[in-house]
Amino acid sequence: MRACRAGFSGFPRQGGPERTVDTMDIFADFSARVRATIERLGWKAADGSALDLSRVVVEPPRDAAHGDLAVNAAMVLAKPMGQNPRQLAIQLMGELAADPDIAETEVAGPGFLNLRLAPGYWAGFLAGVVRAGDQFGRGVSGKGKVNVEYVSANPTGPMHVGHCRGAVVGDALANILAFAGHDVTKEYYINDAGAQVDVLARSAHLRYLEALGRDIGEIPEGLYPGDYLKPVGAALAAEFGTAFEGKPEAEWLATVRQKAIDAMMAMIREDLAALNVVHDVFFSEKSLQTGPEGDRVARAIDTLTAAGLMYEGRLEPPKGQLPEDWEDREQTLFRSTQFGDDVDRPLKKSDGSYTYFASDIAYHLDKYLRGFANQIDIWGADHGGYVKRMQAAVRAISGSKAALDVKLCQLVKLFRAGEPVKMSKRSGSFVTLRDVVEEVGVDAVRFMMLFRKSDAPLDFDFQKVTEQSKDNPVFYVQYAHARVHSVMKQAAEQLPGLDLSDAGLAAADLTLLNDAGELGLLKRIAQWPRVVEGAAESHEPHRIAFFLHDLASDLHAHWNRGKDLPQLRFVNVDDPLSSHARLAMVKAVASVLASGLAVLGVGAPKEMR
RNA sequence: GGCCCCGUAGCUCAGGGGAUAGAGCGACAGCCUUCUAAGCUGUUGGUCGCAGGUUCGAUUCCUGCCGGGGUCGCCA
Repeated sequence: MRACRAGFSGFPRQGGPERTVDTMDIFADFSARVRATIERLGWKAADGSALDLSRVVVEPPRDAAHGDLAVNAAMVLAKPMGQNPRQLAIQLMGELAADPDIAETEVAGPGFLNLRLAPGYWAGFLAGVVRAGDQFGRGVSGKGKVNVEYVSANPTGPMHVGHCRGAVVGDALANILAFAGHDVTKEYYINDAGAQVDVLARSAHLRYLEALGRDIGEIPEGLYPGDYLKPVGAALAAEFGTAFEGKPEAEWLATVRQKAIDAMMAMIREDLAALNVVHDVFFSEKSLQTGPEGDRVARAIDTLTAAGLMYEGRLEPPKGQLPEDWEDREQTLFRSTQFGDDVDRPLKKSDGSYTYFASDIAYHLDKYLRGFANQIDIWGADHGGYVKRMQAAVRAISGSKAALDVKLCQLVKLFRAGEPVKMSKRSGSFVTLRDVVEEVGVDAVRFMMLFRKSDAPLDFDFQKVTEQSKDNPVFYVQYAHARVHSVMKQAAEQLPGLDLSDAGLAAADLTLLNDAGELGLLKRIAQWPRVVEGAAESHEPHRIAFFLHDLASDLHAHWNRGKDLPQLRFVNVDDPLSSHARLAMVKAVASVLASGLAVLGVGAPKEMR
């Protein structure tokens, strides 16, 4: 928390002094006031020791009838203080009632202290939001480095829809963390070292022969059949002529493999760009062994050995179906059970090469050495069994100084007008990421992928997400943003005398906002900073999407109240002062919608077409 | 069998130690001389899978069970 927060005494009142842009989190503001009040009251535990205030929270009450803020302090502290919660609440209420920003206080239920804020406070808050613009809700910077690794699809073909969710979730989460004040690096781990890229190379070599005019017949089982390798074959033929024809694999594999990987990564980057996903770092798995720094996998294993975490031993055969080629042998094992894994893990295959896990340990060690004690990986749910060992590894290689959080993304099921879309990998008729983006647009794809908890399965209906109706949350939220711009345009025409600049709006008499719908909108807006912080801390980007939907809903609802009650309309020629205040309010709504959508990587259109 | 995720309204899903558990869809009843009806309002609808435990308070946390999905050395 910044030092200047000390002495913070609320938002500027109308005509009051300018205040530096803070997080403008009213809940944090009053939380600080409550804590200060508790200290002033000299509350102590029953045994005279200091109280633990960590569970004291100020939050929006579930029911608007309970006011603007709910304080649980009396209930949480009653036991350690050995006092009656309602009496404590009354004592606290007496102190807080003197705060000019608090209009009403009430003790309710088992010991809640409910607060209603003064109109002047809300007015100052809204003025601050309008002035802050897209900075409102942004967390205080300096929260430290965090690395988000996502997508990391194998460079063996174009991205398909299965990769889509992880890509969007990772990208949005990284944006949220950055907005919340972290120093974020977006990273992609290129799996360019295993057997699969050799298969890719052989597949490309076949296409190379095809480009030379040879009859290659059917693509054999086990190779990649997709047409996307034809241009790679043609490029190889153009560059190398017949040099690789009829030669043993050893003479061409490495070259063809690198060319093919480069081509695949170029394609994947284009796919990602179409999804509005841009990584800061593309990290090559292969470079861990062949890079200028030597064999970093070996060094990672050395690190574990030095920590006494490697030993020679035997593993129990896996339960369930025994692999056919299971051999019981003594091998070098990583003591991952010491960090919560289920069994110890081998880092070398029987042929002496490293396991995928070994490389991954080296990679995560590399991230740690680059200063990332805070690491997040986004994986498909089918990799769930890998989580514990990777977390164990991160703790092991960092001496428990680094932590890894893994977000698992469940499957996306595709539908078209309610009918499942069938996909067959065998026939190559899988739906690519590019197909989806081109059909429904990047905004719809991204928003829908985020409009669900990532660990819950997601149904994605091509038809529904392009529908222009309230059933389509993408449209619904974007429309709310566009609606505000339409209102502002109307206002400029009908009330040309009003200053609609941010400064002008912030200077309006905002205490005129006193309708329940208007106050409801202000309260919703006020939650934006804590929603951002919550989404960032819990690593749950869907919270942003749901919040935006709620905010849009509030706006649409209030807009419609103007039908029955024309005096509530935003633009009211007979009442320019109220109009001015309301325009400030809708401008703040639009501003929050715009920054929320920006964080999700979704466009905020000024008009719907 | 071990581990992980999920189980909340008829359906799709939010919420997550606190007050009377929410939204959308569906169904039913309304609202367009209007700042965009591309929308809104109201009604209907729940034993928060089951059973214990922790707590002043559990739908939320813990344990067990039931049901659904995923996964289980040398694929990545």
